[in-house]
Amino acid sequence: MPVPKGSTIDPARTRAAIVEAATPLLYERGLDGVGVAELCARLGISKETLYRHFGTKDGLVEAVLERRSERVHAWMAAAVEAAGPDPADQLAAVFDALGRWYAEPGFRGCAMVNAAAQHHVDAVRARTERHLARYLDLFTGIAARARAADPDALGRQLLVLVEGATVVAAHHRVAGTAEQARAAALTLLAAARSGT
Amino acid sequence: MPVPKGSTIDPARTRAAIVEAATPLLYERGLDGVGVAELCARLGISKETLYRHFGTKDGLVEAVLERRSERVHAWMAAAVEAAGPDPADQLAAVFDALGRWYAEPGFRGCAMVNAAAQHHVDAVRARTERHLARYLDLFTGIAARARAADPDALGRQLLVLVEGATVVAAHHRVAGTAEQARAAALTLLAAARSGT
DNA sequence: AGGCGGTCGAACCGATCGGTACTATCTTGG
DNA sequence: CCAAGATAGTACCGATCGGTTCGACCGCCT
Repeated sequence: MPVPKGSTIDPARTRAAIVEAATPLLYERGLDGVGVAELCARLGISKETLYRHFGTKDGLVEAVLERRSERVHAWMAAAVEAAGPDPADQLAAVFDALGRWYAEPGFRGCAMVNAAAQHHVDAVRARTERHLARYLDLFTGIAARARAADPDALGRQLLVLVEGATVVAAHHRVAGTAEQARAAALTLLAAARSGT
Repeated sequence: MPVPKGSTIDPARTRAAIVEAATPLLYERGLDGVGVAELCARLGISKETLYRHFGTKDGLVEAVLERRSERVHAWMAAAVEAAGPDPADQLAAVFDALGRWYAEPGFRGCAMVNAAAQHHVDAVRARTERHLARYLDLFTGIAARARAADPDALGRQLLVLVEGATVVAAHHRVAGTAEQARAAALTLLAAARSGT
């Protein structure tokens, strides 16, 4: 997965390309599972380039996780938006998107949660917390638009379903996790609407 | 956390003591976050002793995870049993127990799931899968005793809730996760009973 | 009493780690 | 066309990794 050699001397573009190319490697093998030497070899760049752009391996990790968090959030927000205005449709779309993700070959769970479990660096844990908080905002918003009795509580329950489904899909490989989580989400939504 | 020096020459007891003492260290710092040298120093044993009993660091990790899995399963089964015969009470007891766990100072999420996220060794991933399967059996049993329309589906939904609550509690530190997951579980149980 | 085996403590091993230094090459802006 | 800067490639650094070996104890069993 070499970094394309377009326009040398465009620091931002080079940096972005490195982040993009390093992401799948670090995701599939683990943050500490691939060394800097191998990383650079796979990326087709020299260690000096990497260290000039990121200063530290942790710097690269930070950049990769930040980018990943943004991308995931945009992907999920897009799925919600494409589902139309109905909160139930939006929830269903979330879990359908998750189901497609779980079925991908390289799926290994939530990158942010995995990173926090692996890498005991405060910045990584803080970023994971922010990542979950953004997820929570999205679900709380859906809950509020659905006129749930307690949007915050329902939002948290939906967050638990999403992260739980991801963990179960990653570590207990039996198909159907996303569909069952989807059904659970819709049940909770209906119950919260009827004022329970 | 030194290994007590009781009765030398009792291989099984020594081995068990090492496993017991190593468990919290590996849980809190990560499987790869503490080296063999430091591990032995903290345990008050020599590397030779460790390697005679476990052959490999991975051997110790395996033993620790196996013991941990057994202990967790027994703990949760006991919580269920102590709750009496009513499935709803049993479910409530599960999430109450989880809530107490989340509030403990050293809580860092599900050790098995963390291990699988950190350590890319097949044996570890396989053990995590078995661990989740045992959890699933417990919840499917509760669902069946509750006369749920589809006990397998409800069991999986409950597993998702449990693992999701654990992940969220570990990485998004806001109190109340266990209580909200408990409410969600009871809602799902009620819905599955009424035949939805 | 004596030997055997579990144990400690420390030295030691090769491999790999993250990170640095240096040279040669290449692209780009002036 | 040339100087400046980005890059690849490679050698290298000290530290740490998992794992081995050895000598000296010391509790247990016969």
